Amino acid sequence: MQKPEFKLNGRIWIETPEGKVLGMGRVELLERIKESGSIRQAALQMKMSYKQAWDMVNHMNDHFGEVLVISHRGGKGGGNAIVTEYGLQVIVQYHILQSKFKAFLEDNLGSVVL
Amino acid sequence: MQKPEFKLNGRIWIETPEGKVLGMGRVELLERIKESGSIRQAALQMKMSYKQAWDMVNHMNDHFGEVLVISHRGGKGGGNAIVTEYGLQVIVQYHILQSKFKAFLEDNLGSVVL
DNA sequence: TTGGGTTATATTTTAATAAATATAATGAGG
DNA sequence: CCTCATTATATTTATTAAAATATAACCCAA
Repeated sequence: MQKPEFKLNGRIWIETPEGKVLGMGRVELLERIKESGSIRQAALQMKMSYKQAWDMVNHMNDHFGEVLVISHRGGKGGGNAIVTEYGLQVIVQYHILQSKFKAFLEDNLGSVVL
Repeated sequence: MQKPEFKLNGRIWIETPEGKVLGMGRVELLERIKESGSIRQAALQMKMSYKQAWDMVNHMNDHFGEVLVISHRGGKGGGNAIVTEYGLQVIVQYHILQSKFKAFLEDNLGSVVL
């Protein structure tokens, strides 16, 4: 077999003593909730079930010491969800980390000589 | 709820266009095969099934352009497995990357202020 | 006051993973 | 030539995880 092209990849996340609380997927979910104002719409866009999305939101609200999403049911449009100021900060922080990590991966790609 | 202690964590791995080929678990497996000279013993030590371990070895041998483990069946002790010179290089390379990544995580831990 | 679309939750069903079990094939050594 | 521990592989069973389905609560607006 011919030598394939190797590349370095990885994932980073934020955790508490109780486990993982934030990764790529959840950040994207937060962003889509922010855009659409709806957990359901965000879930549809990401091709996940509403339950899955809701569980994620619920888990985040439960494990950061502060809520990231506030939701309401009923009313105009059936209900809605908004990302709090804190939630917005979390998104920004993650992106900063993520871009540093991206740089790390690129910097070390060259040292993968196998 | 009180603010928990956040920490940054993550994983890195090496992949080819066909997908992931090497991560923590596989490196540890290689090391234990190297030490014990046996896929089975390595699997037992890591509390995984022989099948799982063998599949990993097989997958690595199939996807790096060069074998990392050579195994024999029958004979003294029933058979054995050895890590090739190339496999040893792969282990070393991964550890270098891993220690750099560890440093990255520590360097950026401070910027996780949530 | 009722229709509509969403949040919230429980339950059931299905699919994917992992674990367990079984069985050849192998070859040095007694 | 038979035993033994291991490699190699297939098959079955059990466990988990995901997906699908169902239903209730909710409240603005028509």
